Amino acid sequence: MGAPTVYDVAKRAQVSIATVSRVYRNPDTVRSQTRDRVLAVARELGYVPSGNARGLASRSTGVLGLCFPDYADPEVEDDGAADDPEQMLYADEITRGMERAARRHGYALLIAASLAGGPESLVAKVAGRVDGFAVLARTVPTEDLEIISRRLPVVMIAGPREIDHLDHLEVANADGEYEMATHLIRDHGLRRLAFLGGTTDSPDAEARFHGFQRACAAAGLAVPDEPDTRGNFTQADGRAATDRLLQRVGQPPEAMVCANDQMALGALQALERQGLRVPQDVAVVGFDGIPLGRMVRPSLTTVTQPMRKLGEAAVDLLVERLGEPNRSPRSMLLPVTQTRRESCGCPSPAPEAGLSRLG
Amino acid sequence: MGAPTVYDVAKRAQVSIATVSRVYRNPDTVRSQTRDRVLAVARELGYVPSGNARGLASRSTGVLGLCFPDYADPEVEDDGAADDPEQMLYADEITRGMERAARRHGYALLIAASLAGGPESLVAKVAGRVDGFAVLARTVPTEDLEIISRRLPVVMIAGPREIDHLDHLEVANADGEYEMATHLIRDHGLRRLAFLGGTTDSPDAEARFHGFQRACAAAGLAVPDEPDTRGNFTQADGRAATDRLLQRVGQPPEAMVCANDQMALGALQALERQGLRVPQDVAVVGFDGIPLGRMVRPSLTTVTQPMRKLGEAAVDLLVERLGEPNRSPRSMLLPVTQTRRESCGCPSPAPEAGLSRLG
DNA sequence: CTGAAAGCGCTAACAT
DNA sequence: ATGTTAGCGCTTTCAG
Repeated sequence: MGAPTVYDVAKRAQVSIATVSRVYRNPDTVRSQTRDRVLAVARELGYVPSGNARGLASRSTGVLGLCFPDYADPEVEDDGAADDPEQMLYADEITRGMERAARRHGYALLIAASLAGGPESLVAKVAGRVDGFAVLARTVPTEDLEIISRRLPVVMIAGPREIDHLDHLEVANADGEYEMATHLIRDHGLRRLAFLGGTTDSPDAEARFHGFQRACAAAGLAVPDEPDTRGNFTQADGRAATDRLLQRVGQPPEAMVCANDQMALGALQALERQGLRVPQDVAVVGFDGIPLGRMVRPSLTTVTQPMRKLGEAAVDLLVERLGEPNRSPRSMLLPVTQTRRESCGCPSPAPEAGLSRLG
Repeated sequence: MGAPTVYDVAKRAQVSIATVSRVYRNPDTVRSQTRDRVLAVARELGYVPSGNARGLASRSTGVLGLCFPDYADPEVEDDGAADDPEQMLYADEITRGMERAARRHGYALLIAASLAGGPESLVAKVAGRVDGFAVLARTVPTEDLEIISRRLPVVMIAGPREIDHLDHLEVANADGEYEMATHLIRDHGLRRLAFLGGTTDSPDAEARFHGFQRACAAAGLAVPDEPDTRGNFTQADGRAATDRLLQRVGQPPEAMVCANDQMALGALQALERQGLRVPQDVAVVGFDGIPLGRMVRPSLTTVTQPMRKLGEAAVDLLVERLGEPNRSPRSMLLPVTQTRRESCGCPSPAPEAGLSRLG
């Protein structure tokens, strides 16, 4: 009881398999009478063309891929908030942007997030099934990427230009953090700033720290060599890192600049638990612009990335390169915006959404 | 300059293609010495297994699919809010739930939204590349589904049980709307309610209307045969339908019960433009629970669907059936919740998110 | 406009 | 442990 194939349809419709194929690929090259007969038989038999066979024979799939790391905060998954749309994070927004853009270009999107187990399998899984794909930084070992990108268009999102012949997309991490830190120093008059960094293998987090350093230097403050503390980007890490920081001797900082929003949220929690008020005692700022940041109290001041646009740009680059495989590698830097809310000491912003914005 | 294949690797590593294949599928069945040699050659050559060939030969892909209609409100896409996460709609939440669940089960997710052009191609595209897939109601012609589902596990989300041998998922539309309408009537003392319906081909919208009718009946009010006006689910439709309603002779209704949130948002705009205050002059309620509903002013009272759970349940059903192909079709009804905000006349709720909820 | 035939790259028995 | 041999279902010249 295997699924019907071109052969079954061909036989039943009294034509060759080539004709069946044509009916689906170039309907116009088949006499309409023949075509109708084939189509009729096809539905009668429940024939569905095999995408795999098609891809194999034609060397193209009409599918674009996206690989991203398993960013999910475990604690977020487990509690009752699992159904809260506000939890949506970085990768989801990029997915969304890519899906939209892919659709416009007539492509479907294959999404794969790495999970415990070989990352090898992750890329292989995707790479073998798409015409090209995007990778979020730190998802795939550079070496694997190096190999695969020799065979397939790959665009690297939000990482360093690890491989120089890849198309590459990034946001203005350093400049964005520079501007944010400068805001804290100049507009709020803060001087003792602490930086809650990410892991050293994250180029984005490092770039943000560099921006922070530059701001300190520009303001004539001491320039730290290293972040005051680090975490692995989750809320839990942010809490832990903040606790560690507070336990150190000396007074708490006047401001905490966090490498991403999730850790900033964790910092908010840790500070609250220590009885410190934000922003009166300590200002807190994040980076990313996740939706949850605007819902918490105090609402989170942050540097907002154009996440959706990243996804769209990735698809655009992919499609471009598919059309022109030998074009020289292209790199784009997308701008970020400053989102000033309560946690830095700025006044609570006016309602951010209202009917006026809807139409 | 074709991509290297098993043959190239086999020749260079002095083994047969079968061995190369084994190295990737069952590494343990190959002597480690041989394996290392093959792997070395593979990376040297830049070999990446073809997912298509694999799928063809093994009849399984490790990919699950999702088809949904192109719900996007055009006006939402076009304006500057394109990067606003609050715009996220129904299908996106389901996507998210499916992606998460698929990942847990070791599957990747293929997403395809219909676009102008043959829906035929949409299903074919997905169906031929996945081990099973989910379809949002009204995305794919029933006839096509009927055919495809004979060959592949399909779960239908949020539609009627159009095809009785399909696994099927829906939410408590009628009960949810019944409860909402009853709230308006009993708790707010409203009596002249108008229903802004969807298109007649949407079973969800119709079910909601039935729930509305039941509430009217239960309260001893006149029971309408038909929605007072209808729209095609977008904000623009909601505005237009509301304008039409208001232009009709007679006084405006005391409440507008809308078949979905987007139209309710449109209704809010139309009422505002007519100088009517919500909820003082007219109460407005929606259905779905899209994020934007909580950001608008007045915030939207609505019946919230467990969208993410729908996605997860879809994957679970798919995986179950993949494991047990002949299991009898299963149908699940997911509960909805009442979300009372300002637009029905309830007091503005306490801040919905705070640190307390985060850990 | 239609048919014949040669693959596309891999997996899966079945041998050895 | 490894090799041989068939396909998997379709696209694609090349003929006719």
